[in-house]
Amino acid sequence: MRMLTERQLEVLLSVVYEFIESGEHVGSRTLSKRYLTGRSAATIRNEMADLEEMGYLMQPHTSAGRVPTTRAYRLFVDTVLQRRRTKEQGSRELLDNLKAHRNGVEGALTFASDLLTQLSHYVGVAAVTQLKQARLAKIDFIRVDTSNVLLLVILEGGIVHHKLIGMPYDLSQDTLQDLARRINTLAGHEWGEVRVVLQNYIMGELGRYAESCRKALDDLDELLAGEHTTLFTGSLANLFYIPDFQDIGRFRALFSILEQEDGLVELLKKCDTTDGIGVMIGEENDMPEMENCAVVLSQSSSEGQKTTLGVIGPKRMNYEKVISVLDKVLLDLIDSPGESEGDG
Amino acid sequence: MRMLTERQLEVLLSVVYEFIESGEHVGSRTLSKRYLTGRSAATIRNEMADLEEMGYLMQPHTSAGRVPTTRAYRLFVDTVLQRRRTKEQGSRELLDNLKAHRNGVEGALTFASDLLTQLSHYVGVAAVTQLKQARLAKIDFIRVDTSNVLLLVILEGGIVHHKLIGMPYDLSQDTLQDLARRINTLAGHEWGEVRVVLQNYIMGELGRYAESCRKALDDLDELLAGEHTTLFTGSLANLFYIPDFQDIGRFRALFSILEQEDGLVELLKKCDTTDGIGVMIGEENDMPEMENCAVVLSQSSSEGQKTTLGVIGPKRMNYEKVISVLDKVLLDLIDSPGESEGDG
DNA sequence: TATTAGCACTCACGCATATCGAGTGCTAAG
DNA sequence: CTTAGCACTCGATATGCGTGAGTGCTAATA
Repeated sequence: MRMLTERQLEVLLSVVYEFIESGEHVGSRTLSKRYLTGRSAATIRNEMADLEEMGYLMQPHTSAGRVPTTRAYRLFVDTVLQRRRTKEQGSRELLDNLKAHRNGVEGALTFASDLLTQLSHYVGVAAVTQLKQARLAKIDFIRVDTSNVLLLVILEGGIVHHKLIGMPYDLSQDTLQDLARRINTLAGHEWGEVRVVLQNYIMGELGRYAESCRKALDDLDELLAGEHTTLFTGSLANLFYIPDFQDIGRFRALFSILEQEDGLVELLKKCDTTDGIGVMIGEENDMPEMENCAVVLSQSSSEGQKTTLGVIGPKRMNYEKVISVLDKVLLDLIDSPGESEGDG
Repeated sequence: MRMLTERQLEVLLSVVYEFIESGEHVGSRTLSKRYLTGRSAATIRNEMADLEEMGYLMQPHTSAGRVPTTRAYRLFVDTVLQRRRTKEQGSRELLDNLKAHRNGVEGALTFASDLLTQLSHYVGVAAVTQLKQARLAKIDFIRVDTSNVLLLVILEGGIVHHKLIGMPYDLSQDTLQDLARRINTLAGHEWGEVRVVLQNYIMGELGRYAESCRKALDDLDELLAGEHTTLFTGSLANLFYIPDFQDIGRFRALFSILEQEDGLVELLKKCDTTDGIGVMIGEENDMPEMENCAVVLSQSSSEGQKTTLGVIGPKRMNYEKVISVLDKVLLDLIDSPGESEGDG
């Protein structure tokens, strides 16, 4: 791949910038007048033709201005991120702090996704995935009625799961408490270990309850074994005002992803941003529904769980703003344990 | 208001029926050929003119066919419901059964709203509001870490609330357990009573913890005192395929209601269907956002809680189908405690 | 008196045509 | 290498026209 000249880069970034602003294909004249005042339209036209050949620009139709391709966005974003990197502080792993604040993880993440939504004017998302190494903090079984037991699991880090499970036998609260006590001695260990010990216990001592307990065990497994992700999505209302999604077809495509948790979780899984902030543009996340969208993400994993904060919006997104908003929210969550309120 | 003649009624219902089918304004010729084969178009035209004058029909523009007004839908629906009433069994209060099934109320309601969505091709909703007389089944406090306690409330009927509350002091699990034990002796009583006893206890004996306990009490109050509604909404994906909502503006209006729980709860609150199934059409629920929509609801309250099942769709909705679907789902939920799967 | 056939009229919709303007590629001069 | 100039393209917008479904009204009919 041939390298871009300084001026080509200048032209290219200008096109992207202008297109993000206006949403309309940008022509050589505009660039000449607004960004590269030194050069004439004709000169820029030549550059643009080259850039098109190189796959950075495209024309919606002959005799239209140019529009950036995904590759152009990529370059643009990388440049932006590059600039940022110098003044970036190591704000990542501090993210862990947020656990304790605002009614636990759930509260903090709801807050974060809402804040991101408001500030970015796109859609904010926040999630925790508990990893294989999730450690048990506490477990409890609470007898609700003759045939139902509420299973309560608290993980280190403060994630709470609860699930009502049907029991074929009526187990007394004492039996349940005993079971819980046994498990709780293993607090602090990974679920994998806990599971083994538990299984032995059930097989050995719990005799006739074995069957019902296995049910509970399975339910626990479902909650803990896989990479279970808890997800919070901000309001989608902003999407209605974005010109790119006025077309009901495009809207539907995005919506189908955003509405169902599975799709979104899968999407987030695709971007593993080991460094601070990652961006996925259009087809890069290879979901066809997302071809007109971009995702800006920040992830941070501490032992046992991975936290994700991000913004989903149109490909033609104000990346600079979103990235800085994301930074801001990260800092905000860390600095203020109290109830700070985000403004627009 | 003058009474409608037999034939006027016939014409009117035909217009509504045809319009629900086709979505296009219906003309006299169509009616003459398809529904009232005995009469000529001219005759029907005269009737239609009268019906328009009476406020049952309207023309989108001169030289267009007629379109039903809300009043026409109302008449249509009432007629449909009337017909139904004869063959209706008292399926309402049986609804209570659903509590025990499918992972408790939450599970059952998620299931119900999904089922309604799939079967109706509109949007299914399901909700429980716990009334003032909600009775406490069990309460628990679980120490999560030095400054956080998980508050767990189970109501009679199986609704589970949990909330993490921050505590200024580090309370031992024993202290918490003691508190829980005290409260649990009052299981089966209404929250109002429980609250009073509890307050005295705190003031009297719990001395230095008073402040932190008040916090817990307040949180409990928030969960229990008001008419708290737990709501489940099915997928909105179907809305994209409804011609009435192709216009992004209308879509947005409906969406703004459906997305935020508060709006939806308020909407459901407006329809108090003491008898089996109720319908609210267009402006009848006086939310301007809902002017193009209709809501079909079935409510049933047993002691302590009120269960709502319903479908939200366009005003030009297939009421007959939706009403029968709602019936079907009600029956389905009651008959099969197991894991029946709904088909399309 | 109620019904219907006939007729003139309206108006949304689809289609073709014309105009405009922003933008391009190419060429030749600076 | 840059740029002015020019012919050309093509989407967007406006205009005009024909068509058809629909109406209201009137007069003839049962």
